[in-house]
Amino acid sequence: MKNISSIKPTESELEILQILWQLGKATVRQINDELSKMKEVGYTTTLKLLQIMHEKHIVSRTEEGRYHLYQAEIGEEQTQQLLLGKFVDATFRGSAMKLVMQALGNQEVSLDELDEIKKLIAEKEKNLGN
Amino acid sequence: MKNISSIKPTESELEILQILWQLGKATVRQINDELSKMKEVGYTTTLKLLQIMHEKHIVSRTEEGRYHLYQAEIGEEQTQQLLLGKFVDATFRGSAMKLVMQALGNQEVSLDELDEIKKLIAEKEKNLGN
DNA sequence: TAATAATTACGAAATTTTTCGTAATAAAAT
DNA sequence: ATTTTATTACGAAAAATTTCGTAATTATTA
Repeated sequence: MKNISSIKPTESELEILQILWQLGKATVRQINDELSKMKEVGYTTTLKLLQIMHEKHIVSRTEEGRYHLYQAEIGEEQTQQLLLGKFVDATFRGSAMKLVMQALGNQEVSLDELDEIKKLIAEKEKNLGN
Repeated sequence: MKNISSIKPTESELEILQILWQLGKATVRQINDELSKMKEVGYTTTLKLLQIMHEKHIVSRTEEGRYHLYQAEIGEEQTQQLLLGKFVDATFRGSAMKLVMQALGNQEVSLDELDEIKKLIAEKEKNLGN
């Protein structure tokens, strides 16, 4: 993956990336099995997707005897960061603030997690308000 | 818009929605002008998009003399909320917490905004920790 | 070794999204 | 009234995404 900022996995590709980020390396069969837990999907469909992702250099592949082992070529955090930025722009007109407010207001967040967020905010304030 | 949870505007549709949320009612010409500030786009392209969105009941339309006035049929907050949920699922495997952390950590957020978030957290804690 | 099973390669169909050309219509201007 | 201009309708091409059928290849096993 050369041009990091040009990452734009499709939804299906992102599903596969999620699996790869969790499994590390995996065969088409393994990936397809995981995918099948979520939705009906043919083996060759998954295979094709992986081949396309390989072309795009989103995943790498090593031959292990008869199998191909696939592996994510782009990092989870890195990708999330990038997609987050685009999402904020597209959906919240660039206001990360609004997104955070809505996420805190309406999505499931626990007390412990709120504590963590408070810590992060304290950090941020220290840096911003030097 | 009947089935609210089936909302899934495409990226281009979302761009138009953003404009409509800001303008209220607008003609194709106005919308296309706004759109043109961001990217090159033909008048008929915008028109077609609006017609498709009209079919999908994402926007409504009233004839005003010779013109058609288009208007968003789905609310901004409502739509953001829905897209946010899907985005959290797809990109952060359902963890709104992780998303908030990343947004706070890496997106642009001001001191004032952090204050607002702190208030929101205090509110949340009151509710959660009754 | 022949038959069976599993994997990858290839190609293409089906669907969705994006874009635009052209025609029809209505208004405005000369 | 005729020409010019602006708008909408229609259709379809182009591009991207998703899905799958079939063939080729390799391994297993009977």
